[in-house]
Amino acid sequence: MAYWLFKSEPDVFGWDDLVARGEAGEEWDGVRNYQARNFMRAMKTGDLGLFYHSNIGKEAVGIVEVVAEAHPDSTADDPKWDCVDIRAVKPLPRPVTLDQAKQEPALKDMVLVNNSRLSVQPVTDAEWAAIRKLAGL
DNA sequence: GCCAACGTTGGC
DNA sequence: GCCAACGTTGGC
Repeated sequence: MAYWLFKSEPDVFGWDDLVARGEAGEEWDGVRNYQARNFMRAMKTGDLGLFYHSNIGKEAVGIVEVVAEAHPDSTADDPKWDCVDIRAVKPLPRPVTLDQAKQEPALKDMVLVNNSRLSVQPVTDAEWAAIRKLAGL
């Protein structure tokens, strides 16, 4: 089981929007970055991830689950772009802000802290545990 | 709204 | 194949 982080601007597509999709989830389309795409190709059904709000909030707000493995992005002209589907699992009791992550020694190497521009990122087991703790889970 | 960081593009 | 120019992202 691997852990990931999905970033989205909440005024474009936020946590509430994902929750509204229900069990079926949402195609995580629109990613046009090779690193992010490759991470999505590595995902397995049942993998969990953090849902992070960039720009507004700058905090991880919920847990998501991969419900469909990588498939062609229906919004892409070029077949080289793949994406997964994710659904909302549950909100974090206490959202974890970027500030908190920066101040937490266990998260100093987290991709989010060091390369905030990558829109789909891997999260290590240790980082996942640290985030859960900060989130009150 | 600004700007630094990063990835991509295209001319050579 | 290098690298300058450009566009985009996202924190501040």
